[in-house]
Amino acid sequence: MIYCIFAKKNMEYNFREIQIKWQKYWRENKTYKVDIDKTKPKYYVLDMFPYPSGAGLHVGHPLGYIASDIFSRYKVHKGFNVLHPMGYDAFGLPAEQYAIQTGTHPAITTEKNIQRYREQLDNIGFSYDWDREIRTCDPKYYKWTQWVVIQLFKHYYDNDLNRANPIKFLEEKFEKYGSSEVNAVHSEHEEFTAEEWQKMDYKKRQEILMNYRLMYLSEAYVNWCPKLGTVLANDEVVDGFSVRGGYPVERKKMKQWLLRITAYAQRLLDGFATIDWPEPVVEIQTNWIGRSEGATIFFEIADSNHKIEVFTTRPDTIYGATFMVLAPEHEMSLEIASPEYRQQVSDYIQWAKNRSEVERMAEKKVSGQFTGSYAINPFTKQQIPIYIADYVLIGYGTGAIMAVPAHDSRDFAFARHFNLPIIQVVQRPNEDNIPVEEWSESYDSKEGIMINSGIINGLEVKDAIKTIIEKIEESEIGKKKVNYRLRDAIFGRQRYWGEPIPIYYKDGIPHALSIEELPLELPEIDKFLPTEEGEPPLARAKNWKTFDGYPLETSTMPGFAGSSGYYLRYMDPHNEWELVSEKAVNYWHNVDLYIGGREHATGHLIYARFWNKFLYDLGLVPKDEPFQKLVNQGMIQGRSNFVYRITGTNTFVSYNLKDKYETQKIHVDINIVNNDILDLDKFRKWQPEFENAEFILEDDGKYHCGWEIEKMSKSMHNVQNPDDIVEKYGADTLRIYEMFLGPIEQAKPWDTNGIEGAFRFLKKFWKLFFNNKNEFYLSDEQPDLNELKILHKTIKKVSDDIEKLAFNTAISSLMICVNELNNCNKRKILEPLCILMSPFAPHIAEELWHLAGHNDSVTKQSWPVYNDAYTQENTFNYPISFNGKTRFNLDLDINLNNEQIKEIVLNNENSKKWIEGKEIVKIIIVPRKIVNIVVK
RNA sequence: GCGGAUGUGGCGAAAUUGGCAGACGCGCCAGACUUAGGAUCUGGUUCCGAAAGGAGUGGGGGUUCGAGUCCCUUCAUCCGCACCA
Repeated sequence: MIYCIFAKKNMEYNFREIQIKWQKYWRENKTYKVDIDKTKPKYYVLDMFPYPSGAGLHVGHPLGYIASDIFSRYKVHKGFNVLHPMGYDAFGLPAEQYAIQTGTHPAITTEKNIQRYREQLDNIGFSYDWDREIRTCDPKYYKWTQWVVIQLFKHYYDNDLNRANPIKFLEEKFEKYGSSEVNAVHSEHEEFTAEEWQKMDYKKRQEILMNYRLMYLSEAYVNWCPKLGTVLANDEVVDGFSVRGGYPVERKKMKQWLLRITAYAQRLLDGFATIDWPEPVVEIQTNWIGRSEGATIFFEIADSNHKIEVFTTRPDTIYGATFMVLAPEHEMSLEIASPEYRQQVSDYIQWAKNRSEVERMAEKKVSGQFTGSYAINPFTKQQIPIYIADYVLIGYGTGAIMAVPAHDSRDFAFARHFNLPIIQVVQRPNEDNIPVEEWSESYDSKEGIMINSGIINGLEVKDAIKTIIEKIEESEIGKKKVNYRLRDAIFGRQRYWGEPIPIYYKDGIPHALSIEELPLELPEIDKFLPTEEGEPPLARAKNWKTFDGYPLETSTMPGFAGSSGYYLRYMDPHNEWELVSEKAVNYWHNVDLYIGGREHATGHLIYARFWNKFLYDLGLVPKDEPFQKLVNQGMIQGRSNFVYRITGTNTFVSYNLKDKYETQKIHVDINIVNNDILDLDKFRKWQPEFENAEFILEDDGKYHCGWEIEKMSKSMHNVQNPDDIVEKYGADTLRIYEMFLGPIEQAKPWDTNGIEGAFRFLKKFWKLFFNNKNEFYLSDEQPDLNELKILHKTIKKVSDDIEKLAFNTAISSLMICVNELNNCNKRKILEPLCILMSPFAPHIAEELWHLAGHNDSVTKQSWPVYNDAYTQENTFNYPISFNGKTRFNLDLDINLNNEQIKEIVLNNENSKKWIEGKEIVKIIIVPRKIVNIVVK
């Protein structure tokens, strides 16, 4: 082969040239294109696709992408057929808010941002198969989002089958048996017989079916954000403010589309057993789903036919229930109020209603109102007063509680405030019998023995719960019940830039569009605002009707709709006839490795699981869980720099001298600071107010800046753009450095100071392939044992570490390898090393691979095979310790037995010093680990 | 309040099952080569101590021949949920 040796002069590591050359080569040769290949095992590596925001990527964004890219490339080397796609979550509020302000169509903003993202991503050299790119705002894509939504509309959840089932089967059951034979998840329940069903008109039947559909319309309390003009799902609201924009959110009763995700609550919990997810995410989702076991119990109301149902997890404490509380929004609140209290009750309800979430959270003062009515405790038969209070939430359980002040802290506070009786029913273990009147807090624990509790006296709490539930069910005053905190997800948004909901109204009754009418494309409108009548923006569209003239739904879908099933679409992105073909989904199954941020734990990651389980029920996907292994990359924090202005002057004092003055700490742009040394000229030019700045420098004549770790943000002037790093050091350096920073899951600060190390490493690696005349040179000489040992040690460590996603230590072992190889230029060592480097630094690896005389891509080479024959040692360097402290080391043959080791160690010169004048108590020898001599 | 995670040099960090604490990199110090160094190379770099040696993984206690790792306790920081009956 002639092209083995290139005698080019001055073969410096020119990363810019190399980068452009190979990115072009990969693009033109479609190096990363992937198709179904049954001769190879599949592997699916997915990144959470980005929302293309106007700000572009900062160095934190690619962290997960680099990790997944390394893993994908590694899997390819290992012989897997790897699906590694990328796309854009392109519907969303920011582009629409921008449209409202500027009139620019969100589609234009989004397209522009996508271009920018693509450029930035391309710069880093990812191995995505771009032929599979998807965008959630593309009608060809959202056709299938709409299609799934229609399926949700057309299915209900059957508790007997424990899966989704077509709604027509529900109709058949109603037709034949009425409601009695149906065990399904529903919102409002209505009992009827088959005859009654048969007599109902179409509209009535549809109303009933709506209570069962998995996408359903319901009058419910929702999070309403007036500023955004839309409702929001629970995960889109934090502390009473919208996540997007940070505007206040109110509660409002509205008719809304919802997804019946609660039907899947138990399966969402059960699924954790089959997937490999980080513990914290499982924990967060488990809390969000919030399963609790207890009972619902009916309380009769004195002098009335009404009954009120409460939910409790502590039915054992029912003998201590001394009052009852209803949520203000409870349908019975006003109804049960006695005439003399009606006005006050009504006032309280009004007051509670007008209180914002924020107010409610800020002040936790006890408030409530007596209704004048009494309930009857079914066990004590005592009359207990009924209150309304806003500490009871309408959205949880039944919106009513039996209050047991002795054993619930909130009830306790309420009872003290309103002077209500407190009866202790659980005896603390080892109690010193303080009378209840003297308690300063309730006793909420489930440890103890029941007292004052009639039939369950003397039982342990656990047994008492079991016994009392049996009793409750026997006397038909209630039943065992599992409750979930998870709420159904509000699915409509009164906004423009989202998928239109494929529903039309015929005589006010919602119907789904047929598949032929999909996609229902987003119409053009004159303004991106609600109509004067307060209708959502889509109501502005001309002819927002079906072909036969029926009005279409004007709400659009929320952000999570498009991202809930996108991983399926990558498997078969151009299929016009199906969401995904059977062939594709039966080959790719589900995502093997999913990398993304933890902030999606209660949003996307739960919706996607629900979505997938639903499709699984329909038989469309073979796996019940979408993401087999999940990894959360940690956040990259910013490293801010500061200058110190002497108060009231324009003089700035260096960090180590600042304590001598009274100073103001000011953020300074990290781009005019190098290794914490401020560039004075650039600083003067940075902002007009600093033009005439004076400096007090340190002894070295430099201005040292202070620094702090903060969130990366524009206002802190600490945003690091990946493009700048790529420009200055190259993509490979960026990739290596980001991975070398620390464990992938851990949050870590970005520190540009360290990047030189990664750059130097690549330069050193490059130099291995060149002789001292700077000519590319590989020797065909046989490697010696030491060189083989270095190589194979590295193969083992790098492979093991990549499998564990421990990229930081993998790189560290590559660094050690390059350091140890020193001037070795043997092909049999450097070519395998080049392949080991390729996932991390693909550009430089590809260049060197081709310089070495190959015509094919390094990315397609098989991973070097580890041979432990090369790493075998016949001696082990034992640490010899006395009383647990290592004093010296000794090379010993690994085949020696403990007796022999003991003999050698005790006779060693060095040992004498530590043994002399002391008694040897014990000698511990752990082969291939340590020798420890205990002396006294 | 409840739940979770994390505490190791000046900095980012490493350390199979308990077995040489600080690998690797940054920074710093010294030297070499240089007109120059913000290039490159060599050596050093946990702290105290001249050395011998001693101390040391947030603090205190325990188990063990031996603890960053296991147990108890305590403190700090970060994150999630938050009137969920």
